[in-house]
Amino acid sequence: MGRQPCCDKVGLKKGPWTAEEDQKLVSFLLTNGQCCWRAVPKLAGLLRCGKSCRLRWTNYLRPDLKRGQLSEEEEKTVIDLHSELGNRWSKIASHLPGRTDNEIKNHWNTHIKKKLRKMGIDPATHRPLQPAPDSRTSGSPEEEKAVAEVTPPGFGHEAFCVDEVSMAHLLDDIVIPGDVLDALPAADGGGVSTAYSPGSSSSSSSSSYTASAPASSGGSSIVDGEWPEWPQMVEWPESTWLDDVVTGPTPWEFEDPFLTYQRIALFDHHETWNNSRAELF
DNA sequence: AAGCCGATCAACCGCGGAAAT
DNA sequence: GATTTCCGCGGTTGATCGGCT
Repeated sequence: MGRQPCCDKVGLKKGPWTAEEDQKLVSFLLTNGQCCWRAVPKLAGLLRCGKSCRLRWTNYLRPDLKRGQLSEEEEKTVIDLHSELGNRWSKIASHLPGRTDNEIKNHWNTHIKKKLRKMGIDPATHRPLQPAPDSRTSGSPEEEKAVAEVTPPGFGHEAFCVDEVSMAHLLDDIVIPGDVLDALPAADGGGVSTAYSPGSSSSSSSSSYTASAPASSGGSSIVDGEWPEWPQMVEWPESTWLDDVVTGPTPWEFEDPFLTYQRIALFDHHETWNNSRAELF
């Protein structure tokens, strides 16, 4: 024997709430407070499921709700929290007084996602969109399609073209093999820290994303769409990738075009990134 | 004016964990 | 401990609206 069902589900009204229903629910809850949602519709004289009442109250009728568009500050908070928490909308909403999880989720899906994609950032991972939506992406077909929509033609690894590097490749995402890292002159390499090596991870929030190693690993060089096994990943401190990026000529040679591509993205597009970031926030 | 299409958002659905019996 | 329901959450749907042709 368990609990009683929350409602009969027979003869219950569905769909948009009327002003009269809203008024009944509000006056009941303001008079009696929130207690047991199962009892609310009956006591308030509503032909609604308790669940529906709870949703209507928490998402629309609660007096402490803010209405209207999210401010830029709120939007920034949502993006930051989403990068840490993922799609845990209620947790995100708990950091934004007066905002509901539903509201934030809708805003994310309709506004922020687009903004980030426009900036070349994958909204699901907060990483730069992958240059080639082939074996290097593990997203759904829909996600891949979305990536393809914002990926310029010839942007893939095979059709590498430095002129078309977008600001998709942000500096916290540069992946550098250990041997290349070792070749970095000490002066130029200042500020670069090793944040990831296979089997270990740092505790910073962003590292959970930088630590996502290439899906397939094997040899030490790229073979027909396969990722090599990267010995190390490098995390660039925020101060470095926002303000102190080195813009001089690269002191090392690149044999792999994708690495070259990443390097060029690093050195040539830092300013674009800063501009886009300034536009967004 | 009518039809189409994309954007927006309120509301519903289904699931999982917690709690009651 | 097993069963059943509640509650909260995230994903999805569908009604509505505005812009465009």
